[in-house]
Amino acid sequence: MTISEIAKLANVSIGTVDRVLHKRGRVAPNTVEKVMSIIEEHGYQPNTYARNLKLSRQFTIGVLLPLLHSEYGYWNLMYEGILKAAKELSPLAVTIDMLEFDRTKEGSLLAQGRRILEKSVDALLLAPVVPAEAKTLLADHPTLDYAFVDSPLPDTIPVCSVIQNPYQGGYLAGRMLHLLQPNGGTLLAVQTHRAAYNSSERVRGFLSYFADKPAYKTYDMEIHFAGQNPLGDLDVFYRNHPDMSGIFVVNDAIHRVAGLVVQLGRKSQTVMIGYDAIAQNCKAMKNKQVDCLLSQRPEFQGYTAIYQLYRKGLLNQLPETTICVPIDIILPENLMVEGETYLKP
Amino acid sequence: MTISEIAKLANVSIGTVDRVLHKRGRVAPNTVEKVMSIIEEHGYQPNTYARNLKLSRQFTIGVLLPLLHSEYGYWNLMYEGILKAAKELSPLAVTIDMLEFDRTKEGSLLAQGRRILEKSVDALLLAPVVPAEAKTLLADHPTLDYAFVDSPLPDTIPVCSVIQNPYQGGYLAGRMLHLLQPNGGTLLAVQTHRAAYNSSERVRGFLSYFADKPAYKTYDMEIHFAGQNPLGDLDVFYRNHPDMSGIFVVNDAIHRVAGLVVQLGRKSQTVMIGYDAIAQNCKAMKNKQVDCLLSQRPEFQGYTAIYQLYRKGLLNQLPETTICVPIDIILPENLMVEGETYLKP
DNA sequence: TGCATTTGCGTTTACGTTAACGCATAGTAT
DNA sequence: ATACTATGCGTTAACGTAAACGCAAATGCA
Repeated sequence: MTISEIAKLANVSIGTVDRVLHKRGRVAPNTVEKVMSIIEEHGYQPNTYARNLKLSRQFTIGVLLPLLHSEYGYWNLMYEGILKAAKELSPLAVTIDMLEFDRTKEGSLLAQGRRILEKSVDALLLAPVVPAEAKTLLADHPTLDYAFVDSPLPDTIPVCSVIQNPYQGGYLAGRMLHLLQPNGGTLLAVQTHRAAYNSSERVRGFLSYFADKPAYKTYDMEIHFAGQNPLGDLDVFYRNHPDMSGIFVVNDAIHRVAGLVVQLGRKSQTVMIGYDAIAQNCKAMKNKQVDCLLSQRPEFQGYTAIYQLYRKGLLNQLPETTICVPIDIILPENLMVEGETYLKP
Repeated sequence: MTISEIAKLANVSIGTVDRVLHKRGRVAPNTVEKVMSIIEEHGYQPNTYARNLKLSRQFTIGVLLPLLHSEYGYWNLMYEGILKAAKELSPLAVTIDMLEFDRTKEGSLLAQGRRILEKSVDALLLAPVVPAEAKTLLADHPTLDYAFVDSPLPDTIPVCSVIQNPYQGGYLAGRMLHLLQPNGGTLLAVQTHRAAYNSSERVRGFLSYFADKPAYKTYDMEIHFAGQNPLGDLDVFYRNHPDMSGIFVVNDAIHRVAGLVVQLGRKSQTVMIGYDAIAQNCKAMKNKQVDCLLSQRPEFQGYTAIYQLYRKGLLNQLPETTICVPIDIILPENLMVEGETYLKP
């Protein structure tokens, strides 16, 4: 069913049908009705190829992420997924335009966001880790299509949010630590950077898992690697709690913490569990410094968000608004390392 | 960079450029060279929209899967992924044409395969679970683009194989069973239908995990639900092995086996681990009849294979030839049930 | 009444690619 | 010599959509 077939059936020209379809006015009310009824009856779907050929536009998706190297590779994995999607979609005239912001600096998200929106992007992919600034930014551009990764932003209407439940992740970390360390003891939940929503929720879930298990005592601690004495802090904790038996790091810094634990000679008594299968963490797992990783599939998040924006913008599809990423459990037995595929032992 | 720009630069017509691009002959050798050098220099990429508009073809992907209801939903999940991809790609003129075959009947794959290829599909998605017949089928159509799901097929050149390492899956099942049942005892690996490659490899991996763990004795058994006495067989096994402490079912029939175990009143002594997050298995996990599931993401496999065939056929991209699906570990704490998304406790 | 604007509609061009067609010129066979 | 065919190239008509343009007729305002 094409526009000209509709035109023939309605005894009007294709120009009239086009005006009806795009609500460009200058059509008599009863003509509109006639055309609309034919469209509804026959279920017209515009031809995507013809449509995009005619418009012949580059569809540019702005990408606004925290500094890729501000943490240890989590955001970089997300960026890899974004790049993969962009590469696949390049023959469909989709390009990305990326800017980073410093989540520790007030106003950085907002400023960088404004910079990228000045360039008139067609859609925006955003990690709303500074909620207030993200809201301000989006409020200034009410017609913009945007998608979230990493975490949701309440009171906004995104095309799509690709997220994971951090409370559940913390709870699952508790279960895994319980399985890996059935003997009880003192457990420590570690945060490394300034409290973020996902991090604190994970701690909450983790603590709640052990709330009804008296064989375990749980603590909550912040370790800062920049300009302080993380090794000393951790050493003091071990001396105060000789029955330490497990550590849960709520983010991708687990390999750093594991390094400290090994330096203190405490690995044998400590089960290590953390987040995100970044290269350093995978390596630490191979070296038996880390026992379990949970993953929020950051590559998948970025990849999916780009595709959803493309589907909305170029295919005019209305995708699910919330895509909830399963929590992956990674043990040495199902760790997949770059380049190794399907090796039969 | 368009064809007419190339034509202008080369001082020829667009017809000539087109003949060079498509190697349709009737162009003087030095003209070919001139055009080619300009193309290489400027990096011409054909416009996908214009190309497909002109060709205005339906791209039909044939799908050849085992009877969707022959097992308990594994193939159905794969089909769901295929349908999802097909729905997303429908504005790009991609359609699927599916036929099922009976993997237990000799000649069924081949016959159904021939039926579907008679209809001149543009590409084929195939689960090569009857290797010899799949090879014969593909050998008869040397120019066809095809992709595999579920398992690979040696000595063929598919566009893409979306697979998982079954040996590793069995090994991981061993590790999880070990974690969930640290006390040793007798373990049973169960196959339910006629031995398939994936099933037997999983058993092999499972047994190898416990090979060096004398606290566990492992057995290997076939249970057939059709027309026999599975309950009786399992009962006999329990009586002969009172220290039974775990069962690994290598496929999606874990919920059926779990049902028998519950009937025999043996659940409390038996850790149950199986494959594939089909609805019945998820339900059994919610009811605490199943303790752990591994997943090969069948929806993802089907979804991805369709997309790769589309990318090859319509975008002319050359994707990775092997996509190795990670082995997902599903516990009650990270089980995702249809409809429930991101519920904060 | 006269002129300008608005309304309603048809016509046309363009997007980039493909492939059929046409038309010379050159070479080959009868 | 005539009638072929082969070669090398340009021209053109689609594919379906979008939107500018044009042209009447109807309406507004003096």
